[in-house]
Amino acid sequence: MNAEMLKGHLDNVILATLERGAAHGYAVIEAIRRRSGGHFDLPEGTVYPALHRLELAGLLASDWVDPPAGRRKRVYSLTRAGHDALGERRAGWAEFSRAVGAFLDVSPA
Amino acid sequence: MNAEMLKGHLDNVILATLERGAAHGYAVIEAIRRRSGGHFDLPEGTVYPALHRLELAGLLASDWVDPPAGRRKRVYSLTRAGHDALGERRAGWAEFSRAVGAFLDVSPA
DNA sequence: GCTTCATACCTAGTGACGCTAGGGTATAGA
DNA sequence: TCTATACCCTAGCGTCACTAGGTATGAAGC
Repeated sequence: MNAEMLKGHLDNVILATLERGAAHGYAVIEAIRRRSGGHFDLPEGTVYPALHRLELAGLLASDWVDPPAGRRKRVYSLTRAGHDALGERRAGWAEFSRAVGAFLDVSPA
Repeated sequence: MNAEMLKGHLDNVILATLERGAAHGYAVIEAIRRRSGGHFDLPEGTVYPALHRLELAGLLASDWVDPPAGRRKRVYSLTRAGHDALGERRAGWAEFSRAVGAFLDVSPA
């Protein structure tokens, strides 16, 4: 159910996930899967490039963390611009979903 | 507000438009613009290929109509498979929009 | 010790698809 | 004649989710 549907909305999902607190890539994937009840089971090849893209766009910042045990982790957090962007995207999504819902005559859940 | 957002959802919008009755390509574009209150102002280069794609997939059928005045028009209508597909896509959209809305904490309109 | 699995990161290439930019035909009005 | 509107089409581009492959660490099972 991911696939083409998510196009253009993945960034929103990632930003919203990181709004709840910084996390490294692998944890983001798990958080999305858990929080969506399994609806969004995203492969790493989807999420990692998206994180890089968002960082390049200035919406995320990353820090390498070297834990006492285990691999190094790259922890991402929302920047100020990321917070702002998320706000706009929230509004955009509301507008978009209302418009599409109207076409499909789907009474919003 | 079209752009990347619509990816994967354009077909739904077109199918839902044609559910209300057969129409030719140009009329589909206008119907979508009107019915969305201007939100979806789709260029021809978006809609025509989509119509062809949907016909190729068996969800639409087309007939050339030669009116007494004016150009020939290619009129599209939903096939049986198109109706069925629209039903499934409606359910898929409801599920998807609920999931994304939950992430964004957007109380559904 | 060795294998396997889970955790954690990465990227080159593919395919789908909306869009840009262009081209063509017909009718009506300035 | 020129422009505007209605109507159709397509080649190529850019974006982006995904596939498929790679690397590295540590814990658990045999």
